[in-house]
Amino acid sequence: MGAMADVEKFKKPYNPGACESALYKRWEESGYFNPDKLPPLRQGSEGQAGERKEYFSIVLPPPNVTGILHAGHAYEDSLQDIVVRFQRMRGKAALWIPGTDSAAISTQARVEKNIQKEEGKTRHDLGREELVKRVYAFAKNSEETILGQVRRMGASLDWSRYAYTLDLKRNRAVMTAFKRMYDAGLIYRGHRIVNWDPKGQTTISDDEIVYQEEKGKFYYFKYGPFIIGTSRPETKFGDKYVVMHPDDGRYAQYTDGQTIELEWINGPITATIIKDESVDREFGTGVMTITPWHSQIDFEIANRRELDREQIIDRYGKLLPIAGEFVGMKIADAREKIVEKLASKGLVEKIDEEYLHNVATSERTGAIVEPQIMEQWFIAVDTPFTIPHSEIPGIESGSTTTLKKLMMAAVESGAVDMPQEGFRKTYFHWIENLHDWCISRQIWFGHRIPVWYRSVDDQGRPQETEAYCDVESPQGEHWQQDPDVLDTWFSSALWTFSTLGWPEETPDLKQFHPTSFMSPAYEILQLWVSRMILMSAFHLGQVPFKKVMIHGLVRAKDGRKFSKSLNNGVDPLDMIEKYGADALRMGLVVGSAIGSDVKFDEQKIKGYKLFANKLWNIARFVLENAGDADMNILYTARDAEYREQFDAIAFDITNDLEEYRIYLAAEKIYHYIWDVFASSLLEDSKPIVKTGTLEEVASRKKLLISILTDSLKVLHPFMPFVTEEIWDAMPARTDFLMVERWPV
RNA sequence: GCACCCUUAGCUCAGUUGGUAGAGCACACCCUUCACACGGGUGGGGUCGCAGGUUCGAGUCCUGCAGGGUGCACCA
Repeated sequence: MGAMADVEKFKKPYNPGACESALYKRWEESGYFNPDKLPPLRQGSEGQAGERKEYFSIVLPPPNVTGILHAGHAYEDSLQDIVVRFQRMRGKAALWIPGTDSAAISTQARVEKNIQKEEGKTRHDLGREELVKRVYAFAKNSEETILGQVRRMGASLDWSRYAYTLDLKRNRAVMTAFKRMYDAGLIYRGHRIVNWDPKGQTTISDDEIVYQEEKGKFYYFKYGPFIIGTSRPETKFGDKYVVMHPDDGRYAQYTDGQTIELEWINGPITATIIKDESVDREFGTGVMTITPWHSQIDFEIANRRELDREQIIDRYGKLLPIAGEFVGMKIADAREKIVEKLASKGLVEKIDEEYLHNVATSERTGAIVEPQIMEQWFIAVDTPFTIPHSEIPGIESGSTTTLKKLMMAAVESGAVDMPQEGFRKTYFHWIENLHDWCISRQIWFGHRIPVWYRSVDDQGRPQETEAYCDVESPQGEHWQQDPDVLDTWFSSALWTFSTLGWPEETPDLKQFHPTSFMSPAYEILQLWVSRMILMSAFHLGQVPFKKVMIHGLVRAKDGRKFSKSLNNGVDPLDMIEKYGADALRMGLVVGSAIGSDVKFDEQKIKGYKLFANKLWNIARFVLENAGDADMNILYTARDAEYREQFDAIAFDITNDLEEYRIYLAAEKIYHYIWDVFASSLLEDSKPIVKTGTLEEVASRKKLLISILTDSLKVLHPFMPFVTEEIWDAMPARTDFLMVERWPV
C-alpha cells in the first residue's frame, strides 16, 4: 500500500507557488527539453517502442533581450508550449529553440540615453567600439530577466540550443547570407529615397513607420500662372518643375517641357512644365511642384523623367543653403516664416486650417520621418535570379525567379500552410505592394555590413573605388569597412535556420528544418513572417515553417491595448504569483480562437486556479480509494462505458491539437474533468467503493486510476505543473509525465 | 481610397465541414459529516447587428446596409 504515504500532500489545497519552480528545475535537469536526450519510446496504447523517428520543431519568436515578459509573450509562449509538449508526448523528437533578439535600434537608443543622463556624453564622445561594448554589456546584463520569466511560464525550451541574434554563430550566418545575396545580385547599394529618422539618425523600413492623423494647415500658393497646394512649404525652395495630368483640360494650353518665368520665395526662377499621369486631378488644384529629394512619389516622377533633384533638408531636419536666408533653420520654425515671406510677396492664395493628414513617425523614436535620397543597401525583391535548389512546389531548382515570386509561391502552394484566409490575403496584398527592402541602418549596434572599400591600392596608389564583400575582412592594406549595420529584421529573418547551425550542414538543420510550426502575432506578419519566408526560400530553397497560425493581441479587459501611457498594463508574473502559471496559461488560451484578440481577464485566470485545485482533489480521492488498484482485470460493462466515453473525448482533443484548435482542446479536457470525471464518475464511485461487489470495486478502482492517468496526460500540455505534481504520486510512475505517451 | 476582420446571454468570448444556440464570470435561491467551501446543487436570461437571398433546413453560405476595429497606400 505504497500509495497511502503519497496522499498526505493532497490534504492541503494545491499550492502552485510551492511546486512550480522546483518542477521546472527537475524538468530542466532531466535533459528532456533536449530532443537528443529524450528517452526511447516505451510501448504506448498506440505506436511502437523504440527510437523517435519523427521530428518536430518550433523556434521561439525571440523576445527583446532587454525586455520583460508581457501578456503577449505569455500567450504566445503558452500556445507553443502546448504544441511542443503534445508532440513530445506523441513520441516525436520535439525541439523548441529559445533565443533573444538584440532589437538594435531601441536598445542602442536606451543605452545612449543612459550615458547622456549619467555621463553627459554622446555616442560620438565614446566612439564606436566603446559604445558597442556598452550596449552589448547592457543587453547581456538584462538577458537573465527575460529568460527567467520565460521559464516561469513552464516553457519546455531546449536551453542547450539557446541563441542570441548577435552571437558569433548568428553573425556567421548573417555575413554568409549577405555575401550570397550580394553575389546573386540581390543585394545592391544605391541612391534611393528612404525613410530617414532625424532623431534616431538612421533609416527605418516602411514597416517601422506609424502614421498619426493630425490636423494641420494646407497652403495654396501662387506659382506663376498656377495655384499649387502643399502642406510642406519648407521643401519648396528647389521646386523648379510644375506637374499636371496630361489630360487635364484646365491646363491644356501648357505643353510638356515648356518653361515659364515666375517669382518665387527667394526671387525669380525658371520652372519647367511636366505632364505626368501620376498626378491626381481631383486633389487640390491638380497642379503640384515636386521635391524629388524628399518625397517618394516625386522621386519616382523625377526618375522616370530624368529630372534634377536637390536636397533641401539635412539629416538633422534643418534647411540647407538652397533655402537662402532660411538656412540652418529647423522645419517647424522655418515653415511659418516662409509662409510669411510668400504672403508679403502676395503669393499666398489661401490656407486651409482644417486639413487632416497622416504624419509618418518613427515607431521607435516618435520623430517625424523625413524622406531623403541616400546611398543605402537594398534587397531587390523583383530582380530575376537563378535559384540553384528549391523544394518549394511551383519553383523548379535551377529556374529563374524573383524573391517576390518565391514569397508568393511558398504560401500559394501550401508549402507554408497559412489556414487563416484573412491573414493569407493580407500577406499577398503586402507582397504585391512590396518595394525593395532597405537593409542598412546608421547605428552602431548590430551586424555590420560585410563590405569594405578602398580607393587606393596596396601600395597606396590612387585607384577607382573598389568594393569587396565577404564573410571575413579582405587581405591587403587601406580597406575600410562600410560603417552601417543591418536592419535587425535581416538577422531575424534567418532565425529558423541560423538557430539550427546554418551555414554549416548540421544534423539539426537536416532534421529540424523546415520547422513545424510558427505562431506569431499578426503585428509582425510582414515584418517577420514574410521575411523569414524570403530568406529561407533563397538560402535553403525551403519554407521556414510548415504551418503558421497567426494569433491576436492580448488586450485589456475593456478592449484597449496595453500601453504605458494608459497605465493599464498587467504583469503576467503577478498572475503567476497569485494563481500559478498553469492558471495563467489556461486563462489566456481557453475560448480564445487563434487569430482574434484575447481579452486579459483576471477572473478567468482565477477560475483555472480553482480548476487546478479541483483536479488536485480528484487525485486525492482516486489515490485514497484506488491507489491499490489491480490494472490487470476486466472492466464491468458500466465501467467500460466510462472508459469509452473518455476515449472518444481524448480522440476528439487529439484531432483538435493536430489541427491547432488549441482553445477548443483545452476547453474540452477542462469540461471532461470537471463535469464528467468529478461530478459524475467520482460521485458515482462513492457508493461503489463502499458497498459494491468485489468485482465492481476492483473494476471501478482500475477505472479511476486509468481515467486519472490519462486525464493527467491529456491535460499536461495545457497545465504542465499541476499534472506533473500529481503524477509524482501515481503508483505506476516510472518517469516524468512530460515524456509519457499520449493516450490515444 | 483599397483590403481584411469583427458584431451571439448583463460582461468576456466559443460554436471545426450548414441540422433549429454553449462556456466562464456575474446574478438569484438552497446546501458544510467522510475528494474539494479554492466546494456542491437549482434557476433566470439570447427573435445569434439590420434587410434580403440560396437551401428541406443558416449563427454557420451569398448580396446589400449599419456600427466597431485593423492593415496598406496616398496626402503633392
